[in-house]
Amino acid sequence: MADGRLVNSCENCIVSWKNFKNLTKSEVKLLNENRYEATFKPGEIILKQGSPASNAVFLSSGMGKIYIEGPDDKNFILGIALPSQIIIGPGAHIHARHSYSVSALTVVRTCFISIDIINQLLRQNAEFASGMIEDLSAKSLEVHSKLVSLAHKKMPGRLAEAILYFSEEVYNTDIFDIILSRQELGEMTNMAKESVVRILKELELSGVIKSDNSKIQIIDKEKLRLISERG
Amino acid sequence: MADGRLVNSCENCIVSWKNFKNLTKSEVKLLNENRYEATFKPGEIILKQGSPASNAVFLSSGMGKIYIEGPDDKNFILGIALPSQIIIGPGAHIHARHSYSVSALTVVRTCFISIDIINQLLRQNAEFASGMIEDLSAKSLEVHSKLVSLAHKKMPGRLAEAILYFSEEVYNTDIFDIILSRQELGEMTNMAKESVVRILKELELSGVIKSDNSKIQIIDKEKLRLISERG
DNA sequence: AGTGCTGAGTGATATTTATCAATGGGAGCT
DNA sequence: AGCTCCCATTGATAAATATCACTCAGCACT
Repeated sequence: MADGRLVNSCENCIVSWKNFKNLTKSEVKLLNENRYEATFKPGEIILKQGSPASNAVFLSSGMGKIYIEGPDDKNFILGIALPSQIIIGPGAHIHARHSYSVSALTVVRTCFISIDIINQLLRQNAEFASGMIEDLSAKSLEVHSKLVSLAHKKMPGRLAEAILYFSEEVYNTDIFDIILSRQELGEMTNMAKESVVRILKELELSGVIKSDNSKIQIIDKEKLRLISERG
Repeated sequence: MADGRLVNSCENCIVSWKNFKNLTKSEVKLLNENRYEATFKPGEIILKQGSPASNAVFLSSGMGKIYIEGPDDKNFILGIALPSQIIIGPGAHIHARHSYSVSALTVVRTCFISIDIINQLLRQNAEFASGMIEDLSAKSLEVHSKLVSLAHKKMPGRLAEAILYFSEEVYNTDIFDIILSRQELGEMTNMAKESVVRILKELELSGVIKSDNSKIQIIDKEKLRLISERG
């Protein structure tokens, strides 16, 4: 890494956003020449809600939390930022402001790529634009499902859903050390931290999971899924 | 209207989606040759959640309600469908299924345009694709704000927000006959119909609105906005 | 005019969930 | 070791909100 970069190049990056596959060699080159790396320590803010959305962010390693800052320090955690994803709020295409904040949960290594470059590629490459539309749509679908979840499910359903999310989308295993505190788990499922604790215990008592401090093990996935779906 | 169409042509349509402005004359011609009109009566379903998303829908007159069907007939109303908007769920670009239902609230006249045509235009016209990205982003922002609203606001805040939505986005006046029943107003703000009634009365007692059956008049818009924002 | 239906409105009660107050444990620091 | 701070946990209580049961008014239909 003679130039001090942690990732050699976009071309052979194994955690690149899948839509970059739609770019030509020269377009990837453009990308590579205009990216900037930064490393964040746990707790540091990678991207601040409301600030000008001048860059899209890509994680090359680590995990972040994506959250909306509400009034009175009431945050709402939308999900976990992981490598291979593009991190850019919907506001970027509207009023050029970030619609949420992202902070580092672990050590996070990132690439920043200017929105101008992204927009240029969108204009000149229809497949790439199409991929962006797909990405936006997929995110939109997720938010829709969160909306339904909040509106229709009670606390056990929402918490079960969050546990499945971590198991299936973040850790890809049935036993894991959850990186979020109970407080944060509450901010993700819209419940008080005390309620998180109580319902975690209920789930444990009914034999669906085992939970000891930060460790969570799914014992009966079918039942957990049922609780998540029935609300 | 010799050909039985209610709208003469896309070229001089005064309620067309603004992104169609980015199309060339021949592209608009293509659109016009491939559109199909249909008229719906109140209560009829224009578009059914889960069914194949083969068309985008445009209202040329009337109003519809856009809603997500949850389990046990628990619907969640996302908003009101109006002319000049494209109606197409985010699912269309992902799994080609409608992610919500739309039903007619009044007599509704519509144009259906095949997704294939839309996709063809997206591929060949980057400005049009860009407009689609903007539209998706704007919708996404709205859903985000709904999420925050559900997560952080209590009932008065949510109801105030809905009243402002009708005043500002739907009717463009401070006094209007609301087309939704109390039940539906509840499905939009995630509260029981009885709670809608009670909080409407509270708002009336505190001099913020007047409400008599379907008629709603905003008396103190600043206070209403405060209630909406403070939650 | 009578009948039946649907939605608005009201009061009593039950359920869900948050808040408050307090305790204890573990990790880092001196 | 002792101290401090943060987090998890627990129990008691309060607040928010839903549900239930009922009445009433308007409207369509006979």
